[in-house]
Amino acid sequence: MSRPTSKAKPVESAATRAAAVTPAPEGLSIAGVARQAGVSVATVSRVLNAHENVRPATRDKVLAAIDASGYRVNELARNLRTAESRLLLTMVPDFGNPFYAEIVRGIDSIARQHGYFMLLCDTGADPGRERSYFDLLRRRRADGAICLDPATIQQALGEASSALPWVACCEFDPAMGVPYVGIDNYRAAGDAVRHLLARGHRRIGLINSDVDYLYARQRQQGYLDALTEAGIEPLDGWRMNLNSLDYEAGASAAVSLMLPRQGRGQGQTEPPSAIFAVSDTLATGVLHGLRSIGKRVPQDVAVVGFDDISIAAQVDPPLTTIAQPMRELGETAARLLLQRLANPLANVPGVLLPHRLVIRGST
Amino acid sequence: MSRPTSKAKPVESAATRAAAVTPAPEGLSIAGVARQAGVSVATVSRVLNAHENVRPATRDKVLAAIDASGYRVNELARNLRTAESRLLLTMVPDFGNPFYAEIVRGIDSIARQHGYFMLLCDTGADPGRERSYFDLLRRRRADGAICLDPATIQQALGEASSALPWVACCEFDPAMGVPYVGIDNYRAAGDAVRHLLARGHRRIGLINSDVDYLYARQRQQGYLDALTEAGIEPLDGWRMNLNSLDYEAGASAAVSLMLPRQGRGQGQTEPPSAIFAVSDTLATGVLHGLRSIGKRVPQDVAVVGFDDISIAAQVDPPLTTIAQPMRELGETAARLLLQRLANPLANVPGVLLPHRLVIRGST
DNA sequence: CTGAAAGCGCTAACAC
DNA sequence: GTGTTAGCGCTTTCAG
Repeated sequence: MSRPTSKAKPVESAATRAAAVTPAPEGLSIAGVARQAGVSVATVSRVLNAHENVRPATRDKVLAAIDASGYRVNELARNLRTAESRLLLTMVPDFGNPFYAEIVRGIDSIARQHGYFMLLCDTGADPGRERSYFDLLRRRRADGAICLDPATIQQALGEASSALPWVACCEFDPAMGVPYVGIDNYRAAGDAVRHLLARGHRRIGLINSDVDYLYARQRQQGYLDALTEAGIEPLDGWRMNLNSLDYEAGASAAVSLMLPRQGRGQGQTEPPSAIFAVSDTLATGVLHGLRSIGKRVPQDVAVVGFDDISIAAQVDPPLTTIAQPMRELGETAARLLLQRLANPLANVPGVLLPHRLVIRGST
Repeated sequence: MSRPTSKAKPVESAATRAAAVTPAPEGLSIAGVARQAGVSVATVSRVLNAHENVRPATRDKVLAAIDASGYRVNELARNLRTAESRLLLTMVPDFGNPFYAEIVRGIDSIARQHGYFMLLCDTGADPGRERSYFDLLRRRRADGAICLDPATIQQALGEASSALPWVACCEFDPAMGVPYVGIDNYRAAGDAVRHLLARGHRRIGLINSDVDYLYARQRQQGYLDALTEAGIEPLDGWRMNLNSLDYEAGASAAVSLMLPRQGRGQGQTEPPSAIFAVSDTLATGVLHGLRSIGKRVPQDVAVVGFDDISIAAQVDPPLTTIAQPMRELGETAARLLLQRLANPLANVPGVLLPHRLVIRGST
C-alpha cells in the first residue's frame, strides 16, 4: 500500500491515558464500582444491563465510576447467574477444508449478531474427541451446538442426544428429529451427471467419500439414477470411495481410476471419459492427478466438482462444479439453533437450500 | 441411502438406557449427587477433581450416584469459583485463508492437550470488531489470546494491552514487549529472490500485502536488499501492494504487473520475468492471471509463493514457495501463551522458527 | 478422611 | 428509582 496516511495515530495519548486511568482493574467488582459511585450494586447492574428504570443523573454517576476505574463486567459470574454461556459450539471435521471455513464464517456472523461467540472444535478423525464434544453442552460450556461432521452425526444417532440443543448442517438425517440445513444431495449429484451426459459422455466416473455418510449415499444414488435414466449401466469400476477429502486423495484416486483394469467378464474396461468428484478439493486433486499421467482436461477427461469453493475458479482449467450456498448454510444453521434456544419447545424445521450448477472450463 | 449394512447398531439399547438412566439431568447439582450418595458436597467435589484423600469406598458410592443420575459438572459455576474460563481466544484476520487454518489447528491441538478450548474469532476487516476482542480478556471470557491478525496487532500497540495475557503469531513487533512466534521474514524473502536470481532472472516483481504490516515491510526489505546485493536496481514499477490475500487479488495484480508501462524517464519498462508473491493464495491467483493473458509459467514468467499451503503442490505448475512451519507456529504460540498463564511474571521469549525454500515447477 | 460453611461476582425479586 | 438480599453451583479452607 505504501500510503503512509491511514494508521498513523498519536501513540502517546493512548499510553498516557492507560497509565493514568487504569489503577488496578484486576479484582475490581461491581461492588467496588457501587461504592465509588455511592449507589447500590443493583443500580450498577441496572446500568450495566441498560435497564430503563434508572434516573439519568444516577446513570451518569455510575458510568463515570465505571470508566474512571476501568471496570469490566466479569462474565464468569454473569454466566453462572443467568445460567448461560453465550457460546455456540461448532464441530467441524477439518477446518483446513475451505468448504467448512466458509460455512463457519456464516455461523460466526449470525452468532455474533446475537451476542454469542463461537467455540470451534475440529473433530478430526478421532472418535474419542467426537463423542466428548456433545458433553460440552451438558456441562454448560456451550448453550448449543452446530455439527458439520458426518462422523459425529452418526455418533450422535446412537446416543440420547436428540434432546440436546443442536442442529445438523450439511450432513443430516431427516428421520433423526434434529433440526438441519443442507441441500438436496440427490438432485445435485444428478444435475452434475446430467450435465456430463449432455456433453456427450457415456462413461462417467464417481469419486465419492465414505458411503457411511448419508450425503455420500445420496450423491451416489443421484449419480446412479441419472446414468440409469439415460440408459447407461453404471459399472462398479467407475466408482471409488475415499475416506479423505484432501487434494492428494483426489489426485491418486484419479490416477487409479484411469488405470486400465479388468472388467467383469468381458476383458478390459475402458476408463471413464469424465469424472464427478463430490468435493472441489477432491476435484482439484483430480486435475493434478490427470495432469501427472498426461491426460488433458477437458479434452481427454472432463471433471465436475462439488461445493464451489473459491479455489475452484482458479485452477487450470477452472472447475465446473455444483455450488453450495456455503455462507447461507452456516447462517441458517445458526439461526435454527438460536431459534431452538429461544424456544425449546418449538418445532424447528429442516431446511434445504438450493444448489446451482456452475459451468467452467473443466467440462 | 441404499446399503443398510454398515453402521446398523442396535439403536434401542441406547434409547432404552437413556430413558431408564436419565431421570432429569437438568438442574441436577452437586448437592443432589451428595444427597443421593449420602455424603457432603465437599466429598463429591473431591471425587470430581480426583483428589487423593477420599476413601475408595466413598469414592465408589459417589461415582455410582454420579452415573446413576447422569450428573455433569456445571462448568459455569466451576469457572466462577476458580476464576478461569479455560478458553483461549484466537484472533484470525480471515479463516477462509488456508494458511491460518493450519496454524489454528496447531493452536487447537496444544490447547486441548492442556484442557483449554478455543474461542475462534474472525476479525475480518472490521476495525470495530478488532478492538473489542481484547476486551474479552478483561471480561474474563477468555484466559488468554493468540493474535494472528496484523491489523489487530497494530491496534493493540496503541492500547495498554501489553499487560494482558496474549501472544502474537506470525505478525509481531519484537519491541512491543509481547511474546511472539514467527519466522525471519527478511531472510525468507531474500531466499526467494536469490533463488530467482540463481535461475537467471534480473527483473523480479514483488506482489506484497499492505506495508502497514511489519511482515510486509520485512519481506519487502529482504526483496530489495537481495536485488541490490546482486547489483540490480529494483524498479518501483515491479512492486505492488495489495490489501487482500485473495486469489482474485493475486490474479489481477499479476495482469497489471505484466502490462507495459512507462518507466521513469526512459520510455517503456520491460515487465518482470519473475514474480515473488508473499502468499501462496496470491501466487495461485498469479498463475491464473498469467494464464489469462497467455503467459506460460515458468517459461515466460517464473513464480514464487510463500507459506506452502497444501494447494501449492496441486496447482499447475506446482508452486515454488517459502514453506512456513504453520502447525509449529500455532503450537508454539499456544505453548508460549500457556507458559505465560502459568507464570505471569516469567519473561516469555520471542521465538523465530525456520523457514524453507521448496522448489517446484513454477520456477 | 469427611463435613460445614464461606464466598466467587453477578442478577433479580422484593421491599421501600 | 433505588437498596437489600438471596442465591446460581462450585471449590476450598478450616474443624473435627
